[in-house]
Amino acid sequence: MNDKEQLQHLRHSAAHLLAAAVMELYPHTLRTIGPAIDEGFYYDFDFGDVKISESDLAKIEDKMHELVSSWKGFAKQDVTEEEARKAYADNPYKLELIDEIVGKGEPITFYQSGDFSDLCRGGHDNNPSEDLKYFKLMKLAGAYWRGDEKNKMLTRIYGTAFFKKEELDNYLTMLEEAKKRDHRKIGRDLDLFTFSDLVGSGLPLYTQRGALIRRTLNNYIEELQTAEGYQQVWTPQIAKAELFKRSGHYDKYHEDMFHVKSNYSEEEMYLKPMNCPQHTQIYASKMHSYRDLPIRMTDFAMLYRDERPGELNGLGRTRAFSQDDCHIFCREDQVDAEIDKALEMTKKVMQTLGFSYKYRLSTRDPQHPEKYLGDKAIWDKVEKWAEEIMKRNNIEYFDGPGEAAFYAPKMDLIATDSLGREWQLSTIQIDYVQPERFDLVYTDSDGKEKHPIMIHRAIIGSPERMMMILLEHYAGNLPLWLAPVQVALLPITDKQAEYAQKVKEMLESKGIRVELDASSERLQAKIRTHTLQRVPILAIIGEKEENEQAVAVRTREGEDLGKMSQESFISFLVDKIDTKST
RNA sequence: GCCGAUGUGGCUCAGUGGUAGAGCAUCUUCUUGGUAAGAAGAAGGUCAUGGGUCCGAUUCCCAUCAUCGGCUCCA
Repeated sequence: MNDKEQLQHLRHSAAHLLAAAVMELYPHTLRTIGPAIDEGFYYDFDFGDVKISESDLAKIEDKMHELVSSWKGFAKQDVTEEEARKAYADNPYKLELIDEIVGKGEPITFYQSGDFSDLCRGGHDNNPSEDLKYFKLMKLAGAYWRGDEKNKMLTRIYGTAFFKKEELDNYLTMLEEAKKRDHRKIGRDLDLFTFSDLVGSGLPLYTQRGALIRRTLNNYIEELQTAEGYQQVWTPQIAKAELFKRSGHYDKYHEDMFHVKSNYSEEEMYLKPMNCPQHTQIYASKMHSYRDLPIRMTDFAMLYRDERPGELNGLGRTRAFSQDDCHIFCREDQVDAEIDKALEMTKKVMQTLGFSYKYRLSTRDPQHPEKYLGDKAIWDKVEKWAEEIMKRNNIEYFDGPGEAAFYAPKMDLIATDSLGREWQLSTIQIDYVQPERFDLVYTDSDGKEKHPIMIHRAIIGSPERMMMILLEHYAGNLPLWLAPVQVALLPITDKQAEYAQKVKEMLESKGIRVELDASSERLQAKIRTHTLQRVPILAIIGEKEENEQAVAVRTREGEDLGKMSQESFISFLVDKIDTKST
């Protein structure tokens, strides 16, 4: 058994302990399931009429510590279906689980430790009274029985457990660190974006600085795409329902689309939730020869999705956002080369942004074939094709059954940030469905009309969401090329005001984003202010610097880079910005 | 949408059934100081919004809006 399994067993045992404590304190509770998860464990309870609040967690935790001293191990009990049903006669949740186990023809087992026994398939720590000391109940949450929103909402208690005190402390410290890095806090502190009750939920307002970061990310992607022969297009924010009916999005998502009503016509309009259908209409606007392909369209337009209120979260999930969305219309024989190029571009961007990553091959859900449009044989072919492409490019990937889009399988890039959290960023999709539904064609060399293939491709996904991820990844310390203010000029007294102004203009003429702090604060205070504002480079200007036509350079990390002449300061900055180094 | 919590000056947070306070930020004045907070003063709030109970509500109750933690969803 490896370390990971051992930890899972410990946490699963902790879930049993939690249930035992809850049953002691609230005997009428109906207990359901309690698995180990990546970060710890949880147990779902139906507390009936009893109201539990976060303040009760301490009490439950104390009870767990009390009970565990008598837990010397877990005893497995094989029981008959009848015995199991009798034990849980008043618990419909457990009875449902028993039905399922019986249905699958698996043996029914209970595991007992101390006085507490629970229906369980096993996987426990052998000596809880010794091993299970370092746990903590984290939070209370609602969760649907069996994860289905049609079912009753249960009360879930989350906790975590480790073998060593040090590991628990490290985990809690990491959570603290993540909280400090919360992009919503950084966004406020650094004046990047805000929300207004009057504007509405999930509708971020970007300030000058936030808008600049957003634009800088887009410009970077645009630069790479232009070099690869992409053409930038622009399409309206609204379109008729017919467009989305034709694409299939209407059937699937119209409840999540904003309805727009004309005062003068009966047309049913929607704000666009994605760009693909509009791009098909640009393609369809004229005849295409096989020689014209590939046609690569890119569009940074705003998209609107009517997310359910409880799902909104800072910049992570909004109702107004954009995507670095591209659609490549090409022939079958061009798909491999186009995807190779897209993968290459993606790799470059991820390196620049400092993410490690792996890929997920997102395929159909074998249980629900009805969720997907198009010919099954084509799906089989494309899923296999996507897999071959990844293998050919030596890309590490894992399978994601059920993660495909309704019209195509996806090659999704999953990035890992500096706190070890994973984010789905890039995606590449080989789509046969949309070109057929929109009847897009080109004339091939044999004179016959054929459907092109539509490759959907995004690199950073959404610049707004990327801003969130980068802010947390770098704890607000964005690399120089992305920082909204790149250099703060700090004159020591106002005797240097004139010279500082001259330096400012010089830097600005090179396109560098500079802020001059001409306040009457002392140098220490100025350094503190701009360091907290995460300005990457601080340039101190005193009498000595002025005399030498130089600046004294210090980073926000506190590193002293010494005195630089104006010329060497500029080339130092320009070099760092051009290479996008961190 | 569902379960739970929260909403007090720009920010972080105290506090109260008898119409509110601190620190930081802001402004003014003094200070001209060499690598993470110089000093003093001033200004700033219909205590989220709308109802209700009460002689009286920021405080208690209800609704709405918004935010947070989850669940569900994610083209």
